[in-house]
Amino acid sequence: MIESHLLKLRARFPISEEEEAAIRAVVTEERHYRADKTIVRAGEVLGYSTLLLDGLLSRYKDLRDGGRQITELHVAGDFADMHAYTLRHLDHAVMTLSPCRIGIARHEDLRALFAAHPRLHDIYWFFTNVDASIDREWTLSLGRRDARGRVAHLFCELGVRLGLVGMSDETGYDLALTQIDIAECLGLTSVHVNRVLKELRESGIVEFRGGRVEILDRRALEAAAEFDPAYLYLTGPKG
Amino acid sequence: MIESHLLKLRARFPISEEEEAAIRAVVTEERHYRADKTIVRAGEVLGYSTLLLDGLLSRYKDLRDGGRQITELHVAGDFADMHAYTLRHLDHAVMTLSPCRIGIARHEDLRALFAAHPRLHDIYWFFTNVDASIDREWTLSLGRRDARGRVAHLFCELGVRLGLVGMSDETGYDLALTQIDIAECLGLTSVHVNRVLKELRESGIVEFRGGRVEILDRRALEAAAEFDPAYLYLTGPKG
DNA sequence: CGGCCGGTTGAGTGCTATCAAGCTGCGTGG
DNA sequence: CCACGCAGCTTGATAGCACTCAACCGGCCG
Repeated sequence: MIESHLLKLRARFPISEEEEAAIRAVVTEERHYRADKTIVRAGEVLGYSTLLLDGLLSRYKDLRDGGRQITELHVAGDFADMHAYTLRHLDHAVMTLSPCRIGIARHEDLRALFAAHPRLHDIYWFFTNVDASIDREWTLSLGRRDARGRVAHLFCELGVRLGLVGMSDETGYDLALTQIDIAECLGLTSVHVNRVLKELRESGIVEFRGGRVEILDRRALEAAAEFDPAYLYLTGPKG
Repeated sequence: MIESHLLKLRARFPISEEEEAAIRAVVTEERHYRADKTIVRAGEVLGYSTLLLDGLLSRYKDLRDGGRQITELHVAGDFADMHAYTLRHLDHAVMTLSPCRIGIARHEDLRALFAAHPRLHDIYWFFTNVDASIDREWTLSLGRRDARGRVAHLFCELGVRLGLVGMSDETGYDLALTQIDIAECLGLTSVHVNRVLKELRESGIVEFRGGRVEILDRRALEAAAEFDPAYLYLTGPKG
């Protein structure tokens, strides 16, 4: 059930069988949600964190005029809101973008886990710091990359992150996003996203259609994005 | 020496005298830097984290074309890179924007601190999560606020954060930023920042001149920013 | 006194938004 | 089985916010 999560952990840290068992024991419940459902509201006091087992989740914030910004996407294996363990309530909401399977880890159980396994305490801290790093990279995109670079960068990032859990390969990956979702990630309008996708497709760089990203020219894609995966900390703190 | 930091901690959590002593013992060295000096380079392996005692620090990332994005500002009392404790090296650089006094906390000493005081382990995790929350709010600004809203929001945020350590009041605060720095925070050019500052000044909302922010009409400023300080988690996890 | 950094202002450009219309695919209900 | 409705995609025309280029100013420092 939490295989993706273990893949993600082990991409950076060795995890012993005992630790694995302890982690498995913390995820006590599985829930299923349909697409486009807000599963955590901003400000709501939380007694648990949610581990995404399958599907696509977003963190988002709204402005009064209806503007919405997605601040991070989560793929299978990610804790969407481990930071709620220390923050208690969130400054953002969490919603499904596709049908999702979600595991629940109660904070009291996490507390016991960290007390028994101090190393896991630092490891989960590490992963919230990687989330923050991803956020910084998005800040860079929104502040300094043009629309083409932002789209290209998003496709690069998701390719790597999905690859960690075995859900992408050299040719591409499935991605259950609408053009509207992409616009909300990148601080653009869906109309403009549409035009950029068209241009990337016609340039033979990348094609996004029918919920699938086909990478036609990886080198050109990464160049357009100025992509450097260092910010994903793929090698763990020792690398 | 770390009074600002203790103010910041105690704004959210009660800290016992014993904990305070343990924290003081971890900050083993004080360094002084002039303005505009990069004190941590991206990718450099770090054995310590830096506590800003006085001055203004920025985290920033560069693109090849010379574009620079500041992803967060740090004021007195902030750990600028506590996340290096788990990440070991950073995806961004850290530079001074004004002359700075900095305290050094070695990671081995932090490790011992957290082992002896598990509560502080979670508290420092909490603060890296607040940093991430600030980053999300910046992402929202860059993605969905116009230039006027971004400038107004930055001034609101810094007013609150400096207020926590006694460095701002109702009328305003000192802020050693250039218009270029502000532009690098907000994903704008300095020319456009200049025009927006002029407009805010002439509207009687806020005046930024000579390294000082004078808040002329707080209500209008917060309205322009659509500012809600909830994302700063001022009340701690219990509030 | 000269150089330089930061700030200011003007003119013109361009990237992205806005507004609008039509298309496509799919689920639903008659 | 087909009509309908709706969400998402596509494309065109127009508008505007912020950028670029450029010139000049003022203060500070060597």
